[in-house]
Amino acid sequence: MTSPTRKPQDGVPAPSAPERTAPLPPRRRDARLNRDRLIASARTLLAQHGVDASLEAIARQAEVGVATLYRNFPTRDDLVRVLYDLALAQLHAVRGEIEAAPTPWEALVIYTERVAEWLVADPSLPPILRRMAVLEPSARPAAEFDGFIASLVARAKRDGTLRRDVDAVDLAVLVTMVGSLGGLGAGYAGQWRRQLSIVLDGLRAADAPRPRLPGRPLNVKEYQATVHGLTRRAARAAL
Amino acid sequence: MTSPTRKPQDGVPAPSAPERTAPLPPRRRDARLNRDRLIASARTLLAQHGVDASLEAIARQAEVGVATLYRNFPTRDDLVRVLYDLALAQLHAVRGEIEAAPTPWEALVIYTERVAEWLVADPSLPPILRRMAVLEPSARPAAEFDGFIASLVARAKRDGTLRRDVDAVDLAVLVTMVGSLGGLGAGYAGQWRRQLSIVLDGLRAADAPRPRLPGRPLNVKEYQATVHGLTRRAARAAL
DNA sequence: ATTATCTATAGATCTATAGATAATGC
DNA sequence: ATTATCTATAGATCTATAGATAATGC
Repeated sequence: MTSPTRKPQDGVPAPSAPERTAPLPPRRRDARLNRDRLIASARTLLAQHGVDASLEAIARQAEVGVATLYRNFPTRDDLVRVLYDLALAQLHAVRGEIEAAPTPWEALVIYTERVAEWLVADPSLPPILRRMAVLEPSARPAAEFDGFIASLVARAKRDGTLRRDVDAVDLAVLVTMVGSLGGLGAGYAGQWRRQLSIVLDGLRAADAPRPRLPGRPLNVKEYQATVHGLTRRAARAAL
Repeated sequence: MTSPTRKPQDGVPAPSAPERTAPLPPRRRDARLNRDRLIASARTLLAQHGVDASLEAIARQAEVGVATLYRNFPTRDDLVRVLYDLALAQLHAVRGEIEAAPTPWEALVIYTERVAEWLVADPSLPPILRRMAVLEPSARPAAEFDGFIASLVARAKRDGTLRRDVDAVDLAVLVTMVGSLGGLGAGYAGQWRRQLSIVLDGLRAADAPRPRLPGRPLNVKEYQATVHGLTRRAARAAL
């Protein structure tokens, strides 16, 4: 069961699970290209159809034979894991930014902004995260931030910028919520900064001053366009 | 085109589209039962697998032959439309409640609460609404509230309870956002009142007093359970 | 020489319908 | 008698793999 056939030099940093058969970066140029195309198509189709998206369709859109997909990702879940790991690597980069913030409150703002942005930017994430929660219950995307955020929350409460009746989990839920705007169509996705700002004002201590809201609300026509799920491009044109 | 074969007494309130061939309530007892079972199964499976859920699987779970499904809903889109209309009828009932509210602010609170609750309660709604946006771009679930809410927003700004830099569309987006918690697993869904309350505090004029947040935040263990997508039952047990 | 790709294919599942059989309401 | 259900089935699409063919790197 412990893949005794694996060659020793396969010891590439196993991203999240300890015993994962990490698909090594393929050595051949064409292989690497195909892999990238497959990943891109997978993102598109998972976003559209959820985790059950047809693997054949993914290969087709990547202009690659199905067998190539199976060679790269023997199982649907392998594909999901790889997409998860790639996304997680992106999120990881945020940590430094948070630590660089001058005040606890600003650190929390950056945390919520970056995580929300991360979610909004990739509508394939919600299905991927849901599936990963099943595959690997112990892994949670923002787990590496947990302790850190908890301490920021405590400090922000102490210095009177964060209201005292919320905690780190509320923040996590709110961020997830804002991030879900990405899945609701392009127009919604464009609104996330504004909505996050309103949420942050709800989290701020009552006597702390509010900054100006970013952006402007959609007008009814734009909202129509949004709800009707136009492409990102069309939505921008409407704006 | 105007379905001349329809009998006159079929004049059931055509829910959203004017010219819809409304599937009449079937007359035979077993037929009605089967239809209800199909609708229930459809809700479950659409929530799980999205609009592309297998029709055969829906029939199977309803313990009914596929042909029965096709008889009731000749097309997948017919099924979606019916589910949409049923959901919309539920939402419709909210109107009276909003109108009965003593102040504009309280009316807005009821509006957001009820719509969010409506969304959270039925995780099949997001896929259904997305699909309907494609099928019938002119139909929007909360369209009937538009004018009404706009006037509430204006009045609430005037009396100093709602911040002046937001508008009705912001409210709609925020509500949709909170409602999306239903699709994120049972634990999240249980948090929506609390999160909505925080959002409302962000919408309130800065000098208006804040009420106490409802509920309490999840602790880390519960949050874990939530993220791992346990059943509603298990999540409650964890609480 | 090695590594990866593609084509072809078996078996499963899905959509959609035709035709035979069963249940209901008048 | 009417209305609805079920079984069976054709054709499409999907998953997963075997085996023949092509592209790369040393």
